[in-house]
Amino acid sequence: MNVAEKVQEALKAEIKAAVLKAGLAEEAEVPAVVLEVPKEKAHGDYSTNMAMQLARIAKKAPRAIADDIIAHFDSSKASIEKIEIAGPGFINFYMDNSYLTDLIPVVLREGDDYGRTNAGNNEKVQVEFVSANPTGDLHLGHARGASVGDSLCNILDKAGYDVTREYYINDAGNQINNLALSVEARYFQALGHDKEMPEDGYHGQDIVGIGQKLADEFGDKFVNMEEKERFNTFREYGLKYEMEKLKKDLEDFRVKFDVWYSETSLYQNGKIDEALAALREKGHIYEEDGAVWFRSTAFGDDKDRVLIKNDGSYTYLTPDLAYHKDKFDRGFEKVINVWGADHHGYIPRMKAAVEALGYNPDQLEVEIIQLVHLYKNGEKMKMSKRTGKAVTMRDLVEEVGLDAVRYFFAMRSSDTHMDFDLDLAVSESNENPVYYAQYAHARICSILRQGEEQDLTVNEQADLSPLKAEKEFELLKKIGDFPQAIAEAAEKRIPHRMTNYVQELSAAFHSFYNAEKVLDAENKPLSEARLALIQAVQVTLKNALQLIGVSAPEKM
RNA sequence: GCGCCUUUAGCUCAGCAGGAUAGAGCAACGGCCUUCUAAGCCGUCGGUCAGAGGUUCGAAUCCUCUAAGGCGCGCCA
Repeated sequence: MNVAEKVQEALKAEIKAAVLKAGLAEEAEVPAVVLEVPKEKAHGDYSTNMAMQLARIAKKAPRAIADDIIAHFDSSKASIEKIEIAGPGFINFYMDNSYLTDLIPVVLREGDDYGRTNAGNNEKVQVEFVSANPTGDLHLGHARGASVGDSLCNILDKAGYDVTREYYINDAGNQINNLALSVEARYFQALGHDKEMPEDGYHGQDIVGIGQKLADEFGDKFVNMEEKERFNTFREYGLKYEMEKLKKDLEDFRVKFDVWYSETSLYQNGKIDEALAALREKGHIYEEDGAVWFRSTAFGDDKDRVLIKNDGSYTYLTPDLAYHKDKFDRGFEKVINVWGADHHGYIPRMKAAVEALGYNPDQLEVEIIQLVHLYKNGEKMKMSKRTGKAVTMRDLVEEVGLDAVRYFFAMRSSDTHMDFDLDLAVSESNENPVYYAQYAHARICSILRQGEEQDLTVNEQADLSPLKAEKEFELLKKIGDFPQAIAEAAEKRIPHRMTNYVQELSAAFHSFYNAEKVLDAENKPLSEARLALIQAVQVTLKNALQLIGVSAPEKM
């Protein structure tokens, strides 16, 4: 707990104590003390609505209750300068903010770790995200999912959860057969043969590339190969190629997974049979029309679901269900799936499956990422899987820049439908909010560099009492908010809370920068105190940007 | 028809475990560079929080209904 948090806790405790001393309510009746930072500076540094909350219990007017609370309040317990009653019964606290400077040595000492808390109690959490089929390039929607998923993981980790990042590879089933056939067709085409693409083939440019590569490397070696053998060769080659490309693209996007979980492995090590047996044993399975069904309606689903089709093969649900069983068997307390909105209809059946297997369905959380539409020249771009005409994640990064893309996706709440105007993102890239934050960081670095030339450097022992300007306290308060902002983003699973924080901290810095000068050879004590302050800002800002996968440049 | 998401300033969006006069960026307008990076700062303009009911001392926020838009309702993945 940092100084700011300690003071808030002390304040809360004293408010509660005052309520009890005033005899306004019994211990058990006192609502949790809500402390908030008023939007208006004129309303103090902190305020509480306690008097209003007690109105019914104490059967008195809120303002009268507020008077009672203040009468029994011991200001010496928390750095209070002044207390006022305002509006319908708010109690506003004006703090003696000098205690805030104690934050600085803490931030400087903790460095990269500043912001870390144990809010998550080391809970074992698994986050599955992206999990795109290895049958084509990652597109816009995957980019959003990657950005949100990775940021969420970073945040959970910093907030004290034990996080595992996982990618589920759909390397079994029909789509991979289609991949093999698509590769085959492109290979023949590359050799000049007249070969049609399979009906559900993948038309992406990447597959054309694979065909060309095979033709270049191996010539007509495969043309006369036995069909089955050729199919298997292309299947394997295509899969390997696609997976390598996928990993590379994600790494370039600053996303790394702890586990790449293969669907095929579920077949090989009997996990699917195991899951089916478990369901059968519990009586959640029946046969009809030559197929095997899961009675998911018993767990709130709209209709029962087929697990084994009448041709003997599995539906998509079956291995996925086994995969989720395995997640819980591996000891994860919370399993979070980041899915595109086009899969939201899939949630009830997966929840049903989890429950039918004997787990608490609340342990499975699904974060739905709404769809992204790309606009160019004011027109919505058509994305067609069939023709392979889609803007890839790689294209987007090349055109807009990685930091901007990461920030842009992390900035918005996951459940807003998003229109990505490419022209705007490119042409006005300088006005993208990401530069606002990065610029603040670069400015700080610049001051630190110039300070060194003037023999003014950050001294951890520096006397911080010269810091007493309002802008300085505001900046310090923002720095102090960081751990709580992370905890909130983690608990509510809202990475975009972090970009809000980044904006607020950057704004507080820019405002300070324009109001006060850091380097002043004539006033070394003040310069040293301010250098320590801005270094604390630098550390905090860098850590915050790191959480959302955005770099903190030293120069711009 | 059913389910999920969205509707807040001209535009893009925050705010939604109820709190004071609803915020930010862009756009528009007016100021600030002989002083640490003007990719910045300060100010002005701009709102029936889609609409109607309800709960509450208090609703953008919670509940119900309506409207508009998006997505989904396969023995596809």
